[in-house]
Amino acid sequence: MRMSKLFVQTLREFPSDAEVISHKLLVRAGYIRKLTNGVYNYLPLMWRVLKKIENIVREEMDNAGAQELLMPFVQPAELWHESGRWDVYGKELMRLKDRHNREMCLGPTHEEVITSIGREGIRSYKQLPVNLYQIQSKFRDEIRPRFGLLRGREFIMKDAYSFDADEQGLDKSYEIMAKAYNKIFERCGLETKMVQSDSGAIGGSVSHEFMVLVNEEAENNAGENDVFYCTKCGYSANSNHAVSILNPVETDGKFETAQIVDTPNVHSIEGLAEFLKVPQSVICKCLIYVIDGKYVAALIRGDRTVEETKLMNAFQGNDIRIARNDEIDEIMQASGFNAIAGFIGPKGLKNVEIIADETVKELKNFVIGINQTDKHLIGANWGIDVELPQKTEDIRLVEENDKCVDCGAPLKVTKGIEVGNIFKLGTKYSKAMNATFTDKDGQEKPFIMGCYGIGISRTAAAAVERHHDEYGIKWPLAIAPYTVIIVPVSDQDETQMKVAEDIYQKLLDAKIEVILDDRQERAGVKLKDADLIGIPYRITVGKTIQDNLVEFKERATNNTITITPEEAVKRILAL
RNA sequence: CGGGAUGUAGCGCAGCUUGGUAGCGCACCUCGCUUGGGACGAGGGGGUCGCAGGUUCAAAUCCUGUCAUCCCGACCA
Repeated sequence: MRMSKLFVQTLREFPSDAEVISHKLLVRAGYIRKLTNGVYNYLPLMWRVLKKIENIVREEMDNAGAQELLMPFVQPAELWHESGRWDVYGKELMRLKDRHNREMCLGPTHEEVITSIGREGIRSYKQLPVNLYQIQSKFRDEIRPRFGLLRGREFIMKDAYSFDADEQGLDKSYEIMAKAYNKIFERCGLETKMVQSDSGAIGGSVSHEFMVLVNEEAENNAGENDVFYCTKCGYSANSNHAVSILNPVETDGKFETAQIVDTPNVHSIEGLAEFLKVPQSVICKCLIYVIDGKYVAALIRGDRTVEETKLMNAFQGNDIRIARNDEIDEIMQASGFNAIAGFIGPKGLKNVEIIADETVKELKNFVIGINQTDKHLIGANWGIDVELPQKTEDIRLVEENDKCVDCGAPLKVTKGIEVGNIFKLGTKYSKAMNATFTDKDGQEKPFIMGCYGIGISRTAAAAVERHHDEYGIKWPLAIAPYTVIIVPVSDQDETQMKVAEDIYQKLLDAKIEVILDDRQERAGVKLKDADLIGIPYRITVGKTIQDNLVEFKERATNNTITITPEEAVKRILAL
């Protein structure tokens, strides 16, 4: 490709609306342009990168025995009613009506459609297992799209779905996908960690996420997930799913008798601990949440944080948020109290479900709110002063240095970008949508299903997050838009141009993806652009061509060597 | 949806406080000059100042409304 003809506009400055480095660089280097909030044009360079990733995904999926197909982007509401998700998916599902007023939606994922395909096409266990996948644009009307390609509303995704006759079959399909995923990301030049995760709105039981770990030092951390991991045994999990063994702390408030004390204006745990001169760990915190419109009081030890996903899952909820002050007022009224937030306790609450984190069980002589503003109960004990809630579960957020449940070593935390995700769905969709096959014994059984996603466009952005420097992108070779760029320093020097053209022709003949920067620009512009765009190899033809020498630069390391044009061509061909 | 901010040329911004005929840098076009790290000179094109009302002799500037975008929280590939 001749640079003078390539459709790309690099910018001298970073766009002002970009926050993370991948977004800044992809816009500045001319890969993407925003069309509207969370929706981007993939310009020619970007499209080449995406196709590279897609092809790696295709090869590995095909090797793993999956078959590619393509499902519609627009889906009928009926299927979503069958699965029950029309009512629970929420506002991310972009709903629309056709001219006959029939309800449709833009596909955010394709479990419903694939299940309908499976139930029509698979009649016998003899056809199983089956794994079908597609690569396609998805649309999720995200509450807050941001970070460019890392969280768009429209994005490109590979989604695969497996059908098996039994659990063992699913385990095997799942295992095969996990292996394929590791290979895919490795080939894309991305180191990933497979971590346990919550299965969220898609449903099912077991799930893992593939995280690209990003270092904490980065000025704007694009990693939206906290990953806890054990350096000793390899345990790793998303914070929404991670579990731990707590380090011992003081859980006895040492108050000899239970009594109500004045705690004027002290409505934070920190303030309360300071005021009463006790550690936060002897206070029982009570937080009011709204889960699917119902009130829930969550009790947890004062020094710990509630993990909202765990809490929501404890009630099989779809939506969770902390209660507003007016909602707390409403609860207080209904229960015959009038306390404000900060003094709430579980005792005597009406129309509120109460759940306790496991951490509160061991509390003795502790401090707790009793629904009286500016007062707390100290020296409280379960069963005497306050009833221990029936429902106790692990609803806490793990913290760094908590101990690993598998081996006891301290856990570490890091940020991660989720580029892939695999789920064991089980029979959630096949049962709901009556998708069955006939098993060996002649029985009709629902498919045991799995689903497996890879964010193609997000993977590209994650690669930029991991591979860049102050000058621009450093694409891993396997997903770079072009392999090599030839830069003649002066377009007025006939020898330079002739050699550059010659190298270009040789590489073209060898089917190498090559750019010749034939623009009438000064050297500085061409060299800056080459670095910014991030082509893995650069051959610079300058004055030293008099001695039959060119500069050969590897962008990944920024190492340069001076060699003959013939040698440069040879090195590229040897890649 | 809650909290904060911003909308002026393709990109980055000034002008607004104190109303008076819309500016700067980059990019773009022409000519010259220049060619190893985003040169220089001369000339040129491009904007209903987000949109709609209002105040005023006069609005980018003041007022009201509205839309959009960005940042912080809940979502997720």
